[in-house]
Amino acid sequence: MATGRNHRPATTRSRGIPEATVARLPLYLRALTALSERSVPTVSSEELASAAGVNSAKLRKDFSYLGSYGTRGVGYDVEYLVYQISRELGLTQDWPVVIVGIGNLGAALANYGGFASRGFRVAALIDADPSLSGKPVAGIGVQHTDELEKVVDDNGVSIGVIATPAGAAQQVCDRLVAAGITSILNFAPTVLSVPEGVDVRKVDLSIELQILAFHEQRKAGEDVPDEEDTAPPAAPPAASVTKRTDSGPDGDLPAVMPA
Amino acid sequence: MATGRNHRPATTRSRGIPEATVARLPLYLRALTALSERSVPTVSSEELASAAGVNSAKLRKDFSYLGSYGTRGVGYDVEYLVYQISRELGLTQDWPVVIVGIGNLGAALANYGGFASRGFRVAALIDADPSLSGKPVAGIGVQHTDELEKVVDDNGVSIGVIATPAGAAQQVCDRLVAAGITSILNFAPTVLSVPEGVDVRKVDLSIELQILAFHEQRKAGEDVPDEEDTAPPAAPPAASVTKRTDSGPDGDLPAVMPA
DNA sequence: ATGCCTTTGTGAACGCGTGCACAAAGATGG
DNA sequence: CCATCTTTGTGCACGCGTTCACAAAGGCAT
Ligand SMILES: NC(=O)c1ccc[n+]([C@@H]2O[C@H](COP(=O)([O-])OP(=O)(O)OC[C@H]3O[C@@H](n4cnc5c(N)ncnc54)[C@H](O)[C@@H]3O)[C@@H](O)[C@H]2O)c1
Ligand SMILES: NC(=O)c1ccc[n+]([C@@H]2O[C@H](COP(=O)([O-])OP(=O)(O)OC[C@H]3O[C@@H](n4cnc5c(N)ncnc54)[C@H](O)[C@@H]3O)[C@@H](O)[C@H]2O)c1
Repeated sequence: MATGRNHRPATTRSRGIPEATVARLPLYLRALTALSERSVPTVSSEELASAAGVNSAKLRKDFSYLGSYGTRGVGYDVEYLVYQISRELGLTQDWPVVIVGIGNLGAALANYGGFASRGFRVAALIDADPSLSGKPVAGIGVQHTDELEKVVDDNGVSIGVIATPAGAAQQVCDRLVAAGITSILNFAPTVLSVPEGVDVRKVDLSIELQILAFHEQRKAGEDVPDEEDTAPPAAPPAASVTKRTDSGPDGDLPAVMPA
Repeated sequence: MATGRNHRPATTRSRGIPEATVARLPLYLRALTALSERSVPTVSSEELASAAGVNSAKLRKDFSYLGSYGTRGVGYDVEYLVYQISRELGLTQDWPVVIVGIGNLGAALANYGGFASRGFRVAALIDADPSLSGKPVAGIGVQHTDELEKVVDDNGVSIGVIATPAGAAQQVCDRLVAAGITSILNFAPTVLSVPEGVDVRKVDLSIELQILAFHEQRKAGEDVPDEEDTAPPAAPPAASVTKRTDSGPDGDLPAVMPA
């Protein structure tokens, strides 16, 4: 996470923008960009918050960490705010990105135009499959894994995207880090271990679906009497690992706490 | 919610699993599944936490919301815990899912095998492009948007995935909701508005990259004593709306031009 | 200028999530 | 059966993030 660099027990406010705020800045930026394209000169916190899907008080507090860029009684200057947020996010420069693992997902990412328009440039596509080498994907030739270090070094890449199978992710990660990458976006369903100083963010679609399923189940079971303790499959602690062979025809149990 | 005293409420407890905990359950489940495949009978909170990439105290507290499924001095029974978490997440049943927008990303999702193995089944692929209709993607024929309502109804689908361009997302969302969908996973970079009772989770790759860029910039600027204010572009409040005249064919525009 | 009206910026209260630290529970060995 | 050792389950304190509510700031009309 954040590199705890505050040796000042007192106030941690200097450049300390809360992580939660940082995560919302891209949201505001997107909404502001849309307004900018419609040549809207100013917006109130209320309007912008609505467009970004957040609470206006939260938005104002978020902006307060960046400085006082608004005008009371009027709102915020769209263009100016777009610049300030872009600068804060480091988007006034282009970030070369390397994508490793050009399969279904990697190819989709390579073809995605939303990156370039937001300050990211696909510097190279890397894959271990020799039959892919040289093949153009999204107008860029796929390069073999052997080239990884060279590509990172030549282009000064600091952000890497991993879209390989889970089994290869850690290995790829290690090579990326060794090559000088300090930020990784991981799509493989694995926990990556990296040295301090390297940021990792993960995107796991299965997890998202599972979270949705949890709430979905809860909605469905809302009217079900939640007092029963339907016989679970195998017994709990006793070391007699009676593995569940099946949970019977009806796998519908109203999860409830044991008495 | 009814977050009563956590003493002995016997009534308001099973429903009160913290959202943060729910988000980690899939992580534990993944790690446990791997252990299960290696026929490991039990794990300690320390081992499992390490495998899941979290703190052991956090893991224990998370599990405590589900009940007391561990054995002191020993650890947790892997098989049993897999079942308990699966049940809690609602994965003891299969969830049919419909994917709308079979472009680069949608096709990649359709081809992804990680869904089926986690309790999700792609019930249908929907796209507005007539030329795609009938075309098989991942072994499933793409169906036209007209079929959406029928597909959702026939298969009892309650989870929908949106992978259309941003401009069509809200419209698609509305149709999904009208058709009976109550959980949506949105990949389009837009804020969706839905009626109460419908859950929306979003995955925005650009936002992830932007967050990485923020930290990356901070790392790079760590040694730069310079404070800030590197000659901003336009002046602040005064509405000197220097509208962008350029901006190529593509919609989105990158950062604002500095001085 | 002056007063009114709108909207920002933020102090303060609150709630959630995290991590520590330890007593209790249970296994294990003698 | 008792002692010891391991590991869980959780009370507690702390810090972050969210939200409320309002004084202050600034535009604008008169
Ligand atoms: N496809 C999806 O929609 C989707 C969804 C969620 C998660 N994921 C995850 O994303 C990852 C990629 O998924 P996919 O569907 O694109 O898989 P894929 O099999 O289509 O592609 C994987 C690619 O990685 C390459 N590769 C394998 N080992 C490599 C290595 N050591 N170095 C470089 N390249 C290597 C392979 O040659 C292949 O081209 C997987 O971990 C998957 O679990 C994918
Ligand atoms: N490709 C990526 O890696 C990537 C990454 C991040 C975000 N996204 C987002 O995901 C979405 C899809 O991206 P993509 O690259 O697959 O785009 P794409 O253009 O390749 O595919 C979009 C598909 O949606 C279909 N479509 C359009 N309007 C529709 C409607 N009203 N109903 C049903 N289908 C409709 C189109 O026919 C097309 O097949 C976009 O919003 C994009 O911003 C994509």
